[in-house]
Amino acid sequence: MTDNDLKAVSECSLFSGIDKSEINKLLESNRYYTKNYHRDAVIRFQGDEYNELIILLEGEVSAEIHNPDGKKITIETLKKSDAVATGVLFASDNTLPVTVVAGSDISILLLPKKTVINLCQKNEKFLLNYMNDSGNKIIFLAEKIRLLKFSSISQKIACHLVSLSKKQGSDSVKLSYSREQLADLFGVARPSLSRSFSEFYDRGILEAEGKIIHILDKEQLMDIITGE
Amino acid sequence: MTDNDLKAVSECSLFSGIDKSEINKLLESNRYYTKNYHRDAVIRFQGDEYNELIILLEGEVSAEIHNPDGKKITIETLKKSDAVATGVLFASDNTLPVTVVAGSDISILLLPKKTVINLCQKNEKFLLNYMNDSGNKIIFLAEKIRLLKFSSISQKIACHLVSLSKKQGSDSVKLSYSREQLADLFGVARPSLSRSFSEFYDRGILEAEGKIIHILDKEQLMDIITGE
DNA sequence: GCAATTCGGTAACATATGTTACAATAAATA
DNA sequence: TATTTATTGTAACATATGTTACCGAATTGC
Repeated sequence: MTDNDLKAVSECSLFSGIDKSEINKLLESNRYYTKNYHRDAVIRFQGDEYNELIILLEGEVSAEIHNPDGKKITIETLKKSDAVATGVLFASDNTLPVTVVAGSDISILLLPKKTVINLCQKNEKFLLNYMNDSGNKIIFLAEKIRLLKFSSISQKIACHLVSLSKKQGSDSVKLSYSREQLADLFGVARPSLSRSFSEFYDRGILEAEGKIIHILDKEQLMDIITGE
Repeated sequence: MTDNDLKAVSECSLFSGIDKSEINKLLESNRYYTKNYHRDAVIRFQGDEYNELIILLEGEVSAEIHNPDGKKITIETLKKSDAVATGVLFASDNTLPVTVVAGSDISILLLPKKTVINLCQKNEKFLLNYMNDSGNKIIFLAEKIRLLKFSSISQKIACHLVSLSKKQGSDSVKLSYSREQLADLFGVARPSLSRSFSEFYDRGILEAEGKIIHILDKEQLMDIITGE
C-alpha cells in the first residue's frame, strides 16, 4: 500500500485512534485491493450484493436512491477517507439500498467482509469505530426522513443555510453544491427550489452572488425553520 | 429474571443462536432492570440521551418522528422481543432520533450501555447479531426513504398490499393496522389515504370488508407499483 | 343495551410542489 | 476568442396531497 493510500485510510473514521503502523500491520495480514474509476461511473448499483467494504482513497462519490422513472434523491456525498455503507455489510439482506456514483475520478480500497470481521476481532478500537459509524448512519437517515417529509422547501433552504452559517462562522455562506445538486439533495425539483430562493430574495431575507449567499435577516430565517 | 422474561429475551434477535442458560448467565453477571408502562405512555422522547438499550418483554411500542406542529410519522412498530434503537447506543451523538410510545401496556428490559458492551465482548454471537441488527435498520430506513419520497399514496397502498398478500399467501389480506395508523405509517393524511382506497374500489381493483382487503385485480396493482 | 368515543368515508377547497419549456448567464472547451 | 455545454431563473400550468368539517358506522366501556 502506498504512503498516500495509507494516509487516506488512517484518516478514515473506522481507523480513528489506531496509528498508521498498526493499520499497516492489520491490513498486510489480510486480503484487500484497490480500484480506480472515472467520473460518473457507477461503482455499485442499488440492489447489488455488498460484501466488500469500500473506502474512498481519493475523490468523491454520492449515494443515490433512484426511481424506475429516473428521478433520484442524493442521500449523501462521501469524500476521501469515508467508508461506504458500513452497515449493509452485516445486514441480513446485504443488498445495497443505494446506487453509488463517482462524482470525480476516484480510487477506492476494497476490504472483503472476511477482512473486516478479522479487523473487528483483532482490534477493539476498530470494532467500536465500526459500531459508531453504523449508529451515526442510522441517526443520519432518521434525520433525513424528518427533513424530507416534514419541511417545506423554504424550511429546507433555511435549515441548510443556518447550519452552513454556523459551520462557516459567517452570515455570508458559500454553498458547496450547485442549485441542481442541492435540489437532488433535498429531493425536490430544481425549478421549485429556484422559486423558493426567489421568494427569499423578494422578502429581503437573502441575497445571492453565485454560490455565495448573504443572509440579511437571520431572525426571519429562524422563524421559517420553526414554522413561521 | 422470571422465566417469562427470559423467554422474551431469548426470542430477541440480538440473542439468536445463544441458548437460554447462556443468556441467563450473561445477564446475571451484568447490570439490568425492568420497567412497566401503560398504554400511550411516552417511553423516551426524541432528543433524549439513549444510553440504556431497551428490549420489549411484553406489548408493543412505536417509534415516531414528530414535528413541532403535531404531525408525525410512525417509523416502525416494535413488538415483544424486539430491541429499540440498537444503533443509537453506539452513535457519536447518542440522542434518540425518534419518540418511543407505548402502543399497549408494556414491560421493558433495560441494559446499560456498559452491559451491552460487555455482552459484545463476552459473546461473539451477540456481537454479530448486534451488527446485523444495526445493518438491518439502516436498510430499513433507506427503504423507508424511498417509500416516503418516491411513491404516491396509491403506490404505497399497492406495495403494502402486495407484500402482505405474499406474506399471508392469499389474495384476501388482513391489515394489522387501522386506516389511521396506516396513514401515519405512510406519512400521509388520513382523508388522502381514504380517497386513494376509494379509487381502488371504484376501479374494481380492491374490495374491503373492514380490515380484510380482497385483491380483485393483482395485475393492475402491480402496474400501479411500477408506475402504471 | 345505551352512551360515549373512536374510526372511517366524503366533499369542497387550499396549497405546495412538480412539469415543461424557454431564455439568459456562466462555465467549459476547442 | 468563439462555440458549445451546463447551469439557473422564470412563467404558466397540471396535479397530488393536505385541510377542515361533517356524518354515519363501528367499537368500547358502563
